[in-house]
Amino acid sequence: MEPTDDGLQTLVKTMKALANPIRLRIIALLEKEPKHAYALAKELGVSYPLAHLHMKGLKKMGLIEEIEQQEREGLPSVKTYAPTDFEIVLSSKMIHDIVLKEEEE
Amino acid sequence: MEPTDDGLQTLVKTMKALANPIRLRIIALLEKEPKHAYALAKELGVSYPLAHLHMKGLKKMGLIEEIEQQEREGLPSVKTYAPTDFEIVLSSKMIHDIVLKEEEE
DNA sequence: CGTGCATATAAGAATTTTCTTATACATATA
DNA sequence: TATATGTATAAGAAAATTCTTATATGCACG
Repeated sequence: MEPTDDGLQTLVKTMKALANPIRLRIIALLEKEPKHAYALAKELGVSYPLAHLHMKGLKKMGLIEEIEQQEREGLPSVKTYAPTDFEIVLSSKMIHDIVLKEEEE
Repeated sequence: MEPTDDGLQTLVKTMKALANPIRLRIIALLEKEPKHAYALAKELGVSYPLAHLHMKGLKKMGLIEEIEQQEREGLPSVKTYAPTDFEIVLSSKMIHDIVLKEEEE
């Protein structure tokens, strides 16, 4: 069950991950300052489960990541997140190349 | 009833417009060659109403546009579309700037 | 007059996404 | 022992998106 690296599918998933106001605000706030989910939820004004859900989606698409941090007394327990350094350029030419590339194979 | 130019809202709408496989394929196919909705629907393998619906959304967001063409005998009747020359760069820094800019005002 | 091409829209169904609420666990502090 | 901080997940409700089907119009061709 390979994920069959389809350029179109991957692009759609990435766009979907970015097509939500809460998820965009998560990226923006983590860019301002890396923090953990609980603090982020409060800053966003949403429940922790909702923030966690959205962060899970962003992490899955590689748009944010857990960063190493100071563990106090051996236990991690607090996970700090930051955006990854992605750069996606969207233009009709790019979309053409990504979407119609594998049809020629 | 101004649309209140909210950077976040606009970005979400643009991302939503691009977060669909049919809409991305429309942009890709129109980039290869401008054409009209009916021909596009056939090439996509979807019904005309569905193609029309998706094109309407892309046009609304300014991602595709109707281009001028040879009108035979005064009547347009056939509308040819092409992608506009948008270029959207997505990075955490960009998202930060767009999303958190107006909060300082 | 029927068929193919071409446009546009609306209503309702089907599907997906989003959100809330509940549960569970662990640590620290008042 | 409550309360606050912190993590994680699942079930179901609510909302939004997507898709089909039907309707309507017009031109050209056989």
